Amino acid sequence: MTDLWGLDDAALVPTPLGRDGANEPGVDDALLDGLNPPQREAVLHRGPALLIVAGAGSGKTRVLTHRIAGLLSTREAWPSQILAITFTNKAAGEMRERVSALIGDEARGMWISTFHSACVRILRREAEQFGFKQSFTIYDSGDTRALVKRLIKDSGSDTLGLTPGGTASKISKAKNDLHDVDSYRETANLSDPREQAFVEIWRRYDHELRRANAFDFDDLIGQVVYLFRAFPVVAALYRKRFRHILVDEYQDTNRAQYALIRELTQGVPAHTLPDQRGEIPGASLTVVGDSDQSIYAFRGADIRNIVEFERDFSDAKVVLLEQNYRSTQHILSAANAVIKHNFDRRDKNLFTTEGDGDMIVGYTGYSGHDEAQFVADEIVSLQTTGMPWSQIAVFYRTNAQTRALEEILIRSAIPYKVIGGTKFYERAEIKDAMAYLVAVANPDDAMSLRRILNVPKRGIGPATEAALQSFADEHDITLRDAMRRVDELGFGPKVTGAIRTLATLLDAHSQAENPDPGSVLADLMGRTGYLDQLRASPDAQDAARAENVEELIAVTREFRKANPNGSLIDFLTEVALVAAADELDDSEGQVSLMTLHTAKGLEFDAVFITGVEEDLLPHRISANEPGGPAEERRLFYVGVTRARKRLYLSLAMTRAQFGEVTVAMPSRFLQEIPAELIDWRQSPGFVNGRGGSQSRALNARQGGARQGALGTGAAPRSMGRYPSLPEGEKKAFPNTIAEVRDNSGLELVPGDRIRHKDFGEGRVSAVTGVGAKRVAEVQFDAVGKKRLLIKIAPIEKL
DNA sequence: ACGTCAAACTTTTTT
DNA sequence: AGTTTGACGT
Repeated sequence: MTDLWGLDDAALVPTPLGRDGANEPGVDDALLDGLNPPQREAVLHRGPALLIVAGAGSGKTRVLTHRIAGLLSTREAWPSQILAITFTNKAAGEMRERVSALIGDEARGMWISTFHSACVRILRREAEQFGFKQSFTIYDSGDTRALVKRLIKDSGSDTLGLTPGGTASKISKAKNDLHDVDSYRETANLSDPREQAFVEIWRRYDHELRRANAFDFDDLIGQVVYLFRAFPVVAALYRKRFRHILVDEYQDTNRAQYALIRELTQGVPAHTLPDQRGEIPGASLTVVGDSDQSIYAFRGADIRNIVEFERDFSDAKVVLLEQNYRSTQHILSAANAVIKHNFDRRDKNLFTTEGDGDMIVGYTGYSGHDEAQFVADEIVSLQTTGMPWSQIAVFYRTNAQTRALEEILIRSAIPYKVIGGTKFYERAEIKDAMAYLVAVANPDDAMSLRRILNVPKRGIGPATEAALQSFADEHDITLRDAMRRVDELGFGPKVTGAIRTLATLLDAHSQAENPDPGSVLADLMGRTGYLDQLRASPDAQDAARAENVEELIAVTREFRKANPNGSLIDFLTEVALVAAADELDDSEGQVSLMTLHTAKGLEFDAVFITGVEEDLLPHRISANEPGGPAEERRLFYVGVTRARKRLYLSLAMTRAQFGEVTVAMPSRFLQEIPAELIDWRQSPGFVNGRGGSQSRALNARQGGARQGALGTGAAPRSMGRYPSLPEGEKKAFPNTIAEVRDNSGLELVPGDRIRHKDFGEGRVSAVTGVGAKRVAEVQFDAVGKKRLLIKIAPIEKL
């Protein structure tokens, strides 16, 4: 097995070329500059299949871009013959840029995209081949859930205990395993009434999707595989075209994606070619991955895809990249130590030549808020030493953990952005507006139509909606057609008029020739009175909703600016396929907050992993899933290896969940890290002991500058409760501060004494910023220095 | 048809 | 704790 590591000299000799028989591709030396031996080998190898086992931070993106650049610069491949699959759209954009930077404009014409984007592209081209229209739209998980929910209710299956979420994810799982209803049915236990109901729901779900001219996420992959298998001529088209296929994050591919790769890399037999001659060999496949970073088993990722690569693809070459160029040795040692506890893996040791670096910092808070305060204090002190906000990230296992973090970050005047999570596009008003756009772009989609039928209020209630739907079903027409024929339904004049007005408005936009999405949306939101209604509402939240809709209009305008010919369909597709990590904008000076899953593939100078507790990381639910705990460990490993220079691990003794406070234990992963690597600012040790040591731990508090014993009476008080923000403030758009507690009139100058609700008394040492963003730096008597956003801080001048 | 109030559920991770 | 669903009254 040692030869697989590619570290001995023999491995440096390039393998003979499969393509034109030359011994070594004439890759320019400049493209190999600064690459270590295995990296070079990964760039230079030519053959049918190459697996690059790339440990975290080992420069795999560099290898991939240089490999592509090499293929292009030697004219071994035209740009159009290259298909590179990345995990996010952002990664795709970066890869394209880096290839361009290496070899210039030639990079245009390559397909570099995510699995889903590539499949949409293929499906749009070929939709008419198998009964879809080119204008199909994409159902996101929320849409899927809503549809499934309706089907369950209509069929009365809810009495059998079928839940929308469970059923939707079961369908998704089956589709990721490349099943369709019929193939699933054959393996299902149909004597179980629940299973029978499930199959029936699934069948109707697929039927509804097709009627709506829509695909769900999983269909995007699965239907392309189906398309290739059912139409060999179509498959031949793409097999001929893509000669070099490169797949990043291969350890997270699922069965459907694997099947897609297999389909694309097959050779083309002569008889399917136009002239019936000249068989075409299969494309060359390069995959990059690290089984230690496989964290998506829950959505069907199959680690066997990478483990058994050599068996699957004959003549496969394996190159191992082990040298890490990202993190300090202390961080790598911690990562190595933790991942070693997973058995059943090929042993691997990340190393660096860059030195030990700083110690890992540990902290145990009393509550989630206390932990968040530690994070905020450390972020401020990092920033004070010159680290930009954008180089700092806070990770967590569950999205629910953002709440406490956000509250404290806002108060500490730290600019931040939550990546992913409760997304902009999941807000009700945004979904409404998007439903209008879908209704215009894809008139067949009944679901978006149903959503907007009575939004804003038009007097069209459930009864009217049901009547429309049954009319549509009776005449075998779409819901939209039924609306056009509203006169035949015998509604009252008011309702009839409302429906006709809406149908006419939508039709006018549907028929326009490649309209500007921004103008369409602005017109719809204006003409329907949607915006006016929100603006006229006395509810302060509605004003914020109106602003969100205006924000969406701005987004559509931006889209048209970036894609001058971008259609409405293009816009909807782009929105449907954005990944959380695509929201990252490194030019902005903001701290990034995200889940550990979203963090995959990213890196930051300083990383905080929060909530390192049993039942949270590893998550409780994973304990009973096969391979669950091991996957949680990989997740932690992914988090640790994102850090370049500084790593912080924090936890809380108690955590609020479901409105109840639960006691938390330190995560097993903490014990797996050698103790000498962690500098505990406040150790979790006392959690086991209980009692006496607790006050010792309390006294050890106070972030960076340890100030020895505090008044034992004062300290516990200050850490316990953080009052929740006033109503309205929590609902505010992230990073905007609502007007509830308004201190903006409060004049502070250095030297003033103030009292803070939680921190006690202190003296203002500096005031910076203007207007709503004025920040006071305060030296508190008991808890040290803090930065406070004056406008909302619970403070008073003394 | 629509608004108000109590009850129930939620939180594992995502393209 | 916060959001969504159901029942009920107008």
